[in-house]
Amino acid sequence: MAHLHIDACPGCAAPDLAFAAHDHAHCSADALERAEALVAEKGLRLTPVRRRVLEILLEEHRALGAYDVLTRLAAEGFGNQPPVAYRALDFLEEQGLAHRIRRLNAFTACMHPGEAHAPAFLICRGCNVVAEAPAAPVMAALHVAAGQSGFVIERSTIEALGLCPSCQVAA
Amino acid sequence: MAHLHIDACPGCAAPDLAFAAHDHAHCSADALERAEALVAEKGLRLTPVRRRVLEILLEEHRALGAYDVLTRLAAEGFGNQPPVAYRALDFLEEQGLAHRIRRLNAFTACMHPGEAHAPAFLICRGCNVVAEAPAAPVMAALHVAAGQSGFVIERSTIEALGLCPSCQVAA
DNA sequence: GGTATGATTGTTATAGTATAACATGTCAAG
DNA sequence: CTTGACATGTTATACTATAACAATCATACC
Repeated sequence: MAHLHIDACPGCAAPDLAFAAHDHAHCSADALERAEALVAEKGLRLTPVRRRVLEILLEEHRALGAYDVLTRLAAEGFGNQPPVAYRALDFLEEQGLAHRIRRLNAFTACMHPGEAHAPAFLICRGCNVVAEAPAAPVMAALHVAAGQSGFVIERSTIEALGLCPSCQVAA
Repeated sequence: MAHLHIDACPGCAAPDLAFAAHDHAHCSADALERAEALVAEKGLRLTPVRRRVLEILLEEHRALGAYDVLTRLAAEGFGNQPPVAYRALDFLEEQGLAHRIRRLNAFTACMHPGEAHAPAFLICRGCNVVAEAPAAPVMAALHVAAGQSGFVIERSTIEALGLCPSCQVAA
């Protein structure tokens, strides 16, 4: 079994739990492990910078700007110029290990590396947490809407801004 | 009847026709007319800059960057600093007369001003045309997905990148 | 081992997008 | 005709992103 931990981790099994307390160490360790396997499988390299960027993104269920990541990298002895961060982030995104959140001009770690998915993102404006929501039905509806015009979708962006349960209470 | 032209105009009735040949003069004149009515109704002002920006956006079913708009404005004697463009664009967006296309960091005129809608956008990477697609089913699915986490959506971004019918043929 | 090759990272420079803050101007109500 | 609110003009700066080239590292092959 390749991903033996997955089913046991609430945070991994139910992405919406990004909003709730969960065993995040498990959550991120598992994602990292899967990322390594995936990259190896494809004959690519999870180099120190790339790995470190992924770790940084995995620290929290939030989105970080490229320059936030860069600052961290620079402090740790990696290059301190924008391309260093952007290249690592681009690599992670291409490999499905991170996602770009366009509404925030920022990046977040993928919590389901390897599973084919084009997720929808729920962005809480209260606590800034970003969660991946199951998007299959949304994508299906979008494909139908596009199909009516004969439009063929190649990539899509689905992001929702609002309030997570905790922040609704606080408000 | 407030919007007597609407039903008669293929381009207005079926937004997906942005991809096809249609009576665009009608299309844009109508949107402008409706915009004026809407703004007046709310006791707001469609000032020269704002009106001109809307006209510029209405020229084509494409998205323009703020700086593209600014260049046009400057050439016509309006201010030539970024805030001039951004303020007008922000106003139009707030009033539902224009939409921001986040994937492109650009803005496009709304083809259905006044109708409550949170549209999905179809962005053709061949001809750069941007069309509004009926998004009610997509939004519904998204609300369901969010609701499962107890997340309340306030605003959403739904954008699809791909190829329109004509560009599929060309490719 | 040595070396050719391609991938990765470092670095310089610059392009593109967006907003804060304040000054000036305009318009309508009183 | 003045006041107050809104709108525009302007200066300055912050934030996001990429092009282009140099240096380095890893791997496979001889």
